[in-house]
Amino acid sequence: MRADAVLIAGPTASGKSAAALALAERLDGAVVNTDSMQVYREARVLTARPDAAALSRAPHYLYGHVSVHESYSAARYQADAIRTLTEARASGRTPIFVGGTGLYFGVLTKGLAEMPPIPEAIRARVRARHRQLGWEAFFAEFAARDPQTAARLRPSDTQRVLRASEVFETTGRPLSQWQRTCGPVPLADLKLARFVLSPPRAELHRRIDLRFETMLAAGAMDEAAQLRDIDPALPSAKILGLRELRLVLDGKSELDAAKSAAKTATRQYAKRQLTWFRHRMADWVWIEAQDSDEIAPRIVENA
RNA sequence: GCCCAGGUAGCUCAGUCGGUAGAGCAGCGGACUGAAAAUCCGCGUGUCGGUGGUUCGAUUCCGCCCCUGGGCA
Repeated sequence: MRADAVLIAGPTASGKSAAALALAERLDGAVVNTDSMQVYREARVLTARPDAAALSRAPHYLYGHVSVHESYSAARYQADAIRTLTEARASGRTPIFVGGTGLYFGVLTKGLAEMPPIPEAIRARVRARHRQLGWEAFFAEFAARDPQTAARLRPSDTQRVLRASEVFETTGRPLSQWQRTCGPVPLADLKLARFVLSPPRAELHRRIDLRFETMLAAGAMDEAAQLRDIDPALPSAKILGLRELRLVLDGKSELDAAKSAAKTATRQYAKRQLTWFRHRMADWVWIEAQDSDEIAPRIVENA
């Protein structure tokens, strides 16, 4: 094992957590979350966060350290990752970054533009304006103010248009200009061993279905009930399966319908993840194996 | 057994007054630098139940058969 850090990416339900844990035990490593939803404390079951048994087997970082009522972000992840990396390395453990959020892996290996945070007031104002005008008129207004960034965006891409607009309103400079800058790269100058887990598609679908059933058996419905008061605008409200289970709790959907809707949403998410990985992680080591006993040794031999 | 309705994409269905067919969902492909489990873009994948007949040509019209649902017995 020569790498300073191991990175394991994979679509949801590909078995990455188990693989990371097995690897951490062999290497005396520390598992570091690279998933945007497993950071939320009150959503352990629905985000498939490692349970107490797993946590006792190896140190874990950045899991459940944020409340669902806060809004986490790539920028916060960057700061958290830098701090964690220092801590893990000081303890002599090899950090094993594992998760499914492509953007966060990008933050680790390529950094993020350096720009000021958006004040909540501006954010709220921009969003209210967007609701008021509708996306087409909002985009037209934005494009008049920041044509440079607008040229790279689709009017219907609400999330990016809002972000670009917030940045322009806050800083008076186009987002596209900010994006030419680059802040600290957490994993710069480290020897990395990088892996993408990718079970065959049919197998992945089977695992996704099975895992949602497991979540239900583990109390996903109760958890959804606890999470009822989440502000729907917060990122944590987008946890897969949450919306579907809430419909059941509200008597607006049958359990069977909710199950299949949640599974479908999860398959679609896995597909988007794979698209990212295929194109942005083409030079990582791809592992098509399916269970952790098979995966961990392959990672060790390649790291 | 008889009567009626239906059998078209993986699913739910539309359609073709005869020129081999199209929607939604699913699925597949793609983009993506600060809420990314988000957001957005693209792509029909088909023995039109089977078999004969009429026709230059049948998924479409006719006969028979099979299957499904409802009704009558």
